[in-house]
Formats: sequence, structure tokens, C-alpha cells
Amino acid sequence: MSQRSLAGPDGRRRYPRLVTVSQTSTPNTGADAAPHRYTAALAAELERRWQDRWELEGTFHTPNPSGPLGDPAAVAGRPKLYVMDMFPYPSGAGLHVGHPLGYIGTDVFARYQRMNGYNVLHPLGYDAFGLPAEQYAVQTGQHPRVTTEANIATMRRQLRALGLGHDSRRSVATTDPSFYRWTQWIFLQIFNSWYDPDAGGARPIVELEDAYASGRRATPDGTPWADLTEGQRRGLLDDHRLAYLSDAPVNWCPGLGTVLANEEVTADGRSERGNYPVFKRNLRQWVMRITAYADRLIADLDGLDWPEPIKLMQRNWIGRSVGARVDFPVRTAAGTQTAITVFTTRPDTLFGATYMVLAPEHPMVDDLLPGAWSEDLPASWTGGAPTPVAAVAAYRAAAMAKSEVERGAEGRVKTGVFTGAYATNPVNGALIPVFVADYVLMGYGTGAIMAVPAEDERDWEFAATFGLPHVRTVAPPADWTDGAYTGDGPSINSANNEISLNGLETAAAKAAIIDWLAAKGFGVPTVQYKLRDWLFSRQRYWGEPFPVVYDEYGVRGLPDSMLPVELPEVDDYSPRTFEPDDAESTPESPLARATEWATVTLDLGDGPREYRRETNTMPQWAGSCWYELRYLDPTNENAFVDPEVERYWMGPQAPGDCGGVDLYVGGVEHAVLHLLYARFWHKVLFDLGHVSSSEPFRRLFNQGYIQAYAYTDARGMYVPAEDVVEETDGSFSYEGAPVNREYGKMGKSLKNSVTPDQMCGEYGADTLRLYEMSMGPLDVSRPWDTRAVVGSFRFLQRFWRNVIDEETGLSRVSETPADAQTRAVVARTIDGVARDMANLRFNTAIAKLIECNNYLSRLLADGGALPRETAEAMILMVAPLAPHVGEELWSRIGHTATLTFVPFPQADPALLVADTVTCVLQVGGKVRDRVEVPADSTEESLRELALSAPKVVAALAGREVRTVVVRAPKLVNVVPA
RNA sequence: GCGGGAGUGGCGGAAUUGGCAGACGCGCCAGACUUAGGAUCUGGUGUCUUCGGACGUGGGGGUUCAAGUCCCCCCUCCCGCACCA
Repeated sequence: MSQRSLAGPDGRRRYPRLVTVSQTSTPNTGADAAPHRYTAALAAELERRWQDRWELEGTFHTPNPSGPLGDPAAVAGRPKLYVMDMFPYPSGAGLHVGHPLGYIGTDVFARYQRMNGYNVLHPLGYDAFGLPAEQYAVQTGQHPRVTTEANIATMRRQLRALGLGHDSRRSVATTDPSFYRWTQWIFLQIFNSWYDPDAGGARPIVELEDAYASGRRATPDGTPWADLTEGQRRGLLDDHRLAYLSDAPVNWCPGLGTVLANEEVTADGRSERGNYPVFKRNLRQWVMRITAYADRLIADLDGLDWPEPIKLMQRNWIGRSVGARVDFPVRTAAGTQTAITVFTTRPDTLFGATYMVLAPEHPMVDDLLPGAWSEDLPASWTGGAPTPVAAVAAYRAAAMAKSEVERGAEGRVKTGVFTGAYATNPVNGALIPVFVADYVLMGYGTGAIMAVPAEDERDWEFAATFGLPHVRTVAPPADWTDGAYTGDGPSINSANNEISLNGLETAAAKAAIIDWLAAKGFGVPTVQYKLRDWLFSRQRYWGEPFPVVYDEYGVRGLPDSMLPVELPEVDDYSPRTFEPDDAESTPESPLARATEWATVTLDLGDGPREYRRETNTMPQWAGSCWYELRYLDPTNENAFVDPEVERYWMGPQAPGDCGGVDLYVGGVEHAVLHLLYARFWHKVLFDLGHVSSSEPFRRLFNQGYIQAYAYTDARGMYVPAEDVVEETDGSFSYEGAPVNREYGKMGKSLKNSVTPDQMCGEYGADTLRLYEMSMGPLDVSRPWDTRAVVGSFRFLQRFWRNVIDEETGLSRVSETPADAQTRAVVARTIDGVARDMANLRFNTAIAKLIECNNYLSRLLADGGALPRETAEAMILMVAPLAPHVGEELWSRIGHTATLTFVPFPQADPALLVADTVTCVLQVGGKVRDRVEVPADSTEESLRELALSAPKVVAALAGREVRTVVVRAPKLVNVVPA
């Protein structure tokens, strides 16, 4: 990398052959280069120089309208644009070339829009709480803060070397106490709020307390507020809070030693991280009442400029179903009259309910079981057990023993057992048997269903297995043969003395029966969601402590003045982990061992008293739920963000606009986790009047991933991908032995990692940026190909050579004006590049720039000069993509200031209109000739031209002309008879 | 199984509203410079061809003067959900 060219005695250069062991096929060693050629060495020098200058001048320091980062004059008269990436976790493994793909994309876009006059906010921070730093700390004994800060420093260095124009003053980390102080503050806002269905949003809990205290709102059992004990009052309020403690079943993962959110558990009941078994346990944990926002989280998707698949995933995850709850009267074994409540989306099929099913965990099951079977029953119903109690116990034990994977592997064969009890179908009084079966899930609806075999495939299968009858209540299509018909159609067999659904279409039948049920007190219309409340506790050290304490009555939020609650120093950062399948184990947070910290004496307004702290911490999602707001005002010590600053950057742009970040770029893997949680927090803050935007991210863009090939040898071990050779027959080998190729992620363990540092060293950051942007559309995944990077390098080299004389290093720019053709070519390039950049189509923008540059190369090779207007337009267009080359050339042709804020070139519309165009002459739709014609040719003249064109005449071969289609001036199609 | 997306040269990918398929790049081939080339530069490069042309965007059918693009059927791959009543 360090060879220099030598000048010979005659003044001509001599290029010594210096071949080092490290020398590869890289074209850019500089060994052979002309003295002022664009080489890796030159790229490294000028990139460092411009990065230093940007930093020194604060080029990317974005002004706020007010406050510590405020500069009203700089803000005035410019439109704003907030461009943001999903922030990274500062991993110790360092970056590979796939990581910065999205960051480069947003940087190009941000730079482009700065040149269009926007005040662009483009920050990048760090999502730095979380498991890897903690696990590393457990292994090494080093405080996670130390490793986290070292990792952040490394990542900042790597990202700086890519020339990313972030506002470094706003580079917050979620682990900074000055950041998580406000995470805790927002938690308290949520904790101190309740969802008021009448207002359709969150309101301070003190308003609810006032309503109870004044009697405007009755307590659930009617007891006057004044007569309630302190504990009862607090319990009542706690039941309404948006952040609350719950004893409900949670996902307990012994292998990780922590509980997990539903979103963090895979379909086969394992942890998304680590792939350990997860068990349902009743544990007292913090939960966020996200379900209160389910409807708004669905409805407000409509106003978002997000990819449709992501919206769909959120809708599906929330899983809204409209239906009814219906009560089926039943008598317990003890003789008490009660009812089994089911949820159904098909109340119109009620007359077809021929049995019921309860989930194995359903709390009513045990009360229903009679002491003995009342009749002779088939063995399939009793499971061969002597009593219902024994049958259900055996069934439950068998169901518990099966893992989710095993259940899936059984191909969903329906199993179950009869309870011995019968319930009454409220519409027709029929006594129908009640079963227990694991195809009904306790976690959805009421954990109980009415089974309608004729109109539900699962019920049909179960009924077939257990010999249960079916009654069709929806007329299937004429060609229907057998099985459950789940579609819509006119109701049949659905009438009692009071109501008949017969003949009604499904929608009308639903409405009619719901009215009847409601009137009779048998049921109510209900909306059901798959979404559950969000489990918010983790038994971890490296997370935000909860800003709450406990006294004898329960939990109390701390006053703002006591924030932040900082993490205590501890000897052991590890949560207690267990054998992965030890379902009986109990979580044990590391903070519980910090006994001095966990007990604290505070004055919460009623004198100093001793309290217990919460020893769980918040999940890693907490910081990412609101970081877009902290970027706006990162140094504010009085508020998480100044309202005026928030309104400027994120406020609605028009009536009905939700506001939010103008462009948010990140991977699709956060479609339902981060993006749902962040929307929820933002809406709470909106309801409470803390932000003016009702959504955090107005526009979302999912970048694709850079994939890579990995190779395994005969033993299945990964071999270094860079040393694999492709054989002439298309197979691959490593050190002479054949290897298998697989396609997927890039990673150190797969031995196919390529780092940005490597690419910057071999070509420079501008080449890497250009290559990543030219590989394909930003939202599509594609394979990395190190060999192909040289193409982007060659372009920069050729572009450089067109502007700079390689021998002298001087500008080749001429002050003579451009000729008409050059102007037209450049104008077309400007037009296309501007459109592509605005649409994040950087790959086609680059193709157009290369095309234009190739034109200029030919022009110069033919002895032409490079006109200043042409050079400047090209430099300014290349600059967002390759900013260091852009700045360097801009300065070398005589400018002193950065080009960051120089207006992007405008195409003269007059130059976009060509004088002549190529007209395609077709015969029967096949191209036969092309002719240059005036752009304003008339249809008639083109028709004449085509009919007399020799190639058209030849292709017609004497056939009659049926018709002639003319699309002036570009196409004529002569259609033979 | 349900839902969504995608199939274009050896490879990554281009292609306003249906209107010249394969832009641009890699690779490959040839040439230039060179003691040399793995640097750089120039040119060529979908397939077949009797050199006229024919064929060609996963397969089959259709609409149209004209289909990668629109419609129907099928195949393959990727992503999400997965007994959600």
C-alpha cells in the first residue's frame, strides 16, 4: 500500500514491480499509478482530511429552532427533514459491511436533501442496554458500562470513517443516566395514567382519583371512596394504571434466567434469543396495558407511509376479531347454576353448536367434573379412566408433558376428553357435552368455545374423532361435497320460538342473533384481540431500574426529583440461570442481591420511611421506545424534549397528518416488536400532551440485507470464504478439496465476514459507499461480492481523471461553455438522478452518473474540454454518494467552502426536450427499423414514413395493411391483414 | 394450512401509463500499454443461426396492433403467522 512511483532519468515514470506477500488483486496500490491518480492511498488521505474538517467546522451540527442547540436564524425559512436510522446495539464483534447499508442510504438521502435546502436532522445513537454486554461482564467481571463504552467508541470510529454526516452532539446512548433518567420519567408518566375509554385516550391517574373521591365515578362495588382503606384505594387505582403489576402467567425462561414478552417467544415455545424452552408461570411482573391502544394502533396505520407488509404484520399481530361473548348455562358438580362464557366470531352458527370445549387450564374445569360417569361412554370420551376427575387429570398431565414442538409434530390431531358435564345451548335449549381439549387455548378469548363442526374445520375434525353430530346452519354452495363449510351463506336450521335466522345472509344473521342474545342477557357483542398486554419486567442487571418503591400497601412511583434511579454497583451481574427445562425454578434478579440498594429510606412527602426498591429492570425495548424524541433535544435537563423543538421536528405538517420522523430506515425484523412498542409509548405521550405528533414514524423504509456465501468442507466446518476457488465446472473448492456453498448471513463464525475497515483500506470509504448503493434497490437483499467492488472504484477513478490531470494534479476544468449536446446529456442526468435520489433509488442514480461520466470520458478523449458548468454539476451530483471525492474535487476546482449546502443542480427544462427522437417502426408488433425523426413529427407524417420505409415494405412482403397504429413520435406499428 | 412478496443473461440488477427487453456494474473474450499484468485504457459480450433471420423475462393459456408489465391456471423460492374459535 505504500509503494511510490519512481521517476526515471528521462523524467518518464518507471514503475517498479514491487510484489509483496500481502499484495492481492487490488488495482489500487498506487505502485503503477500516475502521481495524481485516484488511488486507495489518496482516498485514505483525503477522506481523513475531510472528516476532520467536517468535525472541526461542525458541518453536520443541525440547528434547533430554540434551546441549547437553537439557532433561530439558521432555521428560518428552511423546510425541515428528520431522517433517522434504527440505532445499533454496540456489539463487541465490530461491524461487517452489511451493517452500514441503511446508514449509508440515509446519509446519501440526508446529504441530497441538505443540498435541496432542507434543515436535515440526521442523528445516530446507541441502543446499549442488553444481554451481550451483561453476559460479557458475567464472564470477565468487567462492568458492562466499561465494555459498552469501549464498543461504542469502536463503532463511532468505524462509522466516522464511512463519512456519515451525523450530528455528533445528538449521539445519545440509552445507557447514559442523562438518557435513562427520561426513560424512567416516561415510565412514571405511563404508570401515573389510566386509559379513559370515554376520552379514547390516556389521562392522569389523579383525574380518576378525583372522580372517585368526588363521587362522580362510583367504585366497582359502590363503596364510597371515603370508606375505602388506603390499601383498597391504591389497589383500585393500580387496577387502572397503564403500567401495572400482574400475577398473570408469564413466559419464564429458566435457561436465560428471565421472563420474556410474548413477542420474544417463538411459535414453538422457545426463547427467540438462545432458543431455550419457555414455560408459563404465574409471577408478579410489570405489564404495560398496550391492549387499551389496540384499536388505535390498528386504525392509525392507515395514515402511515409504511410498507404494506409491515402494516399487515402489525394488524395480524394485534389480531382484532369482532364477535360476541355467549353464556352457555351449566350446573357444576356441586349443583351450582353457572355458565360457560365463550367467544365466537360466528354467533350466526349458534344453532349448530353441538358440543363445547374448555382449554385444559380453564379454571372452571375442576368445578364441572362429576364424581362418576353418568352413562356408558366410548373409551375415546373417557380416555379409559374410571372417573371424569381421573380422565381430566391424565389428559392434562399428557398435555403438559408435550412440548409445543411435539404438538406441532403430531400434525394437529385432535385430542381431548369428556368432562362428564353438559351445558345448555341458549338458543335451542339443547344439552351439549363439554370436553377438555388442547386445541382450545387458554390465552385467547375466554379459553372456552362452542363447537360448530359444520362450520369450523377444527371442530369438524374433533367431532369426527369423537363421534359427535353436526348440524349445518349455513347453506354451503351447491357443489359442496363434505366437511366444514367456513364461508358465508344464507342461514338454515336456525330458528327457535322467538327468532329465526333462516334465509339471512351471514352478516345480517350475526347482527340479528347478537341483538337477540343481548336482549335475553345471553351474550354481548365483543371485540377480541390476539395482542396481550406487554410484559415489561426482566430479571437482568444491565437495564433501566424501575423508578418505583414498595411499601406495605404496594407500589409507589418516585417523584421526578429522585430521577434517575441509577444502577448500583454489584459483585455479580448474572441473573440466576437454571437448567433450561427446570420449569419449577423461580426468577432471581441480580439487583435483589444488592441488598444495601434494594432497601432505601426516602421521604415521599409523608416523612422519611423505609421502602423496598423494584429489583427487576426494564426490557431492552424501553430506550428504543422514545429515542427519536431525545435526539431532538439531547441536552435538555428540564424535559425529555422541549415542546417547541418537538413541534418543529415532528409536528403534523398539515391537518390530519400524524406527524413524526420523516424517514425511518431499518430492518424488517422490528416489524412488530420495536415498532409496536414505540408507537404505543408515543401515543401515551401524545394523549398526555407531551408531544404534538400522534405517531413516532410517519414514513418507514425497510432496507434489505447484505447476504453472503459461506462454504463448508466435508466435515461441515466453515472454511474462509475469501480463499475458496470457483472451478471451471461451477463447483467450489478450498485448498483443492471440494466444499459446499450456502447462502445467508455474513458473520465471523461463518468465516465469510468482510469488514468496512478492509474495504476502506483497499479502496476507500467513497468506493464502499458507492458500491453498497449501486448493488441494487435499498429495500432488496443481495449477495456481497468483493470482486465487484472494483467497478465502483473504477468509476471514481475515471471521474477523478476527467476533473484532475493525473500528471500534474491540476484541474482540467475549462471556462469555455459546454456545447449543446453536452448540456443536454448533463440535463438529462440531473433530471434522472434527482428523481432517483428523492425516491431512494440510488442504484439507478449511480448508473446514470456512470453513463454521463462515460460520455464525458469520450468527449475528453476526443480532445474536448470539461466545461466548468458540467464539472460542477457532476461533482455536486456525485457528492451525496461519495462525499469525500465530491468535497475534494469541489475545492480543487476553486471553491473554498464545503459543498454540503450548495444547491443540488437543476435541470433546465428546455434542455430536456430533444429536437429529434428515435422512432421505432414495427410490423405486426415486431421491430423492423429505427429512424431519427423530429420530435414534433405528426402522426400522418410518421405513417407515411413507415409505409414507405424499405424494411417495412420488405417485412410486409406484399401483404395488405390492415391498420397502422401511430404513437407519435416514438412508435409506428404497421399491422398486416 | 393461511397471509404477503418475488421469479429477467454466467452474476448483481435496469426497463413512466402496456410501446425498442437486458441500462449500469461484475465476470468473460479480444486488443493497447508492458520484461510482465492480477494495474490502467479501448472494444465486444442474451441464446440459436443456413447470417436472411428465428427465439427469448419460471411453465401453460388468454386479452391486445403491441405483454417482463394486464387477466386465468400451475410450478418454485423467500418472508410473516400458525389450532386465535
